[in-house]
Amino acid sequence: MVDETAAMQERLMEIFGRLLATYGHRHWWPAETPFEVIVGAILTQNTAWSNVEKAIANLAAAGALAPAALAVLPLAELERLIQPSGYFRQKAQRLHLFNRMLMERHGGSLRSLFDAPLERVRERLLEQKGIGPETADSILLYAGHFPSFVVDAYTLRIFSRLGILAGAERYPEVRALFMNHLPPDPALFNEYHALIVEHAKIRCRKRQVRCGGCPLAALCPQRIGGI
DNA sequence: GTCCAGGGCCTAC
DNA sequence: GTAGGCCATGGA
Repeated sequence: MVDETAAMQERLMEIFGRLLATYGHRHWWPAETPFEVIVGAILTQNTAWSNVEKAIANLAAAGALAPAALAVLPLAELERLIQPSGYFRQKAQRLHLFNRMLMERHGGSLRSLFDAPLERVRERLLEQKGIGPETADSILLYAGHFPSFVVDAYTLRIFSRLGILAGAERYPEVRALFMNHLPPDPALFNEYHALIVEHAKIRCRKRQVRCGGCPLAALCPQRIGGI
């Protein structure tokens, strides 16, 4: 059991090393402030980041990228500003609900929201409508700098192909795999998730899979897409 | 025209 | 508890 754990730790760090050597530091999350990270995390749900950038730019131009300013923005106006990011009615509602919680329970202070142990803050976030596990972990890691590993569809896809996951695991199991085998280092978790996304975008998309020259090819038992 | 992207909620079996 | 539908835009 101990050896098994040590072996997995080594595998995960080996993969991380290869990804980092190939793609370099990703400098995530692309945002000016922690509040902007949260806004982006909600807006990017099932949405290409290029679309989110347009919505964020609109919000910035309207001076609405701060809790107090967002609080006085009419819902219809918020919908209009974030329209390019898609699902704009749902997302406007989610942003409003989150911001209301932040204003009413924490006086608009993220420092106050984050002033608790990791799992307690995570529960607070998951109580919010529209914030599921991936969004919560993104907020915890990239806005709160908590060592909370972010899992996404790419993570499951890539680590299944590497034979580390079976492919049927649920979010909590995948998160636990990384958190139980890596040191609780926010900088490491930050870079690891960002590298997984970068790798997926370039080589391991849903259909278009390019295994030739893949930095993980030597670790991959089944090369899909015929090299 | 079709597929998909840095998900999550709700409803029906 | 889980599969399926829904939400919406823009680039490939």
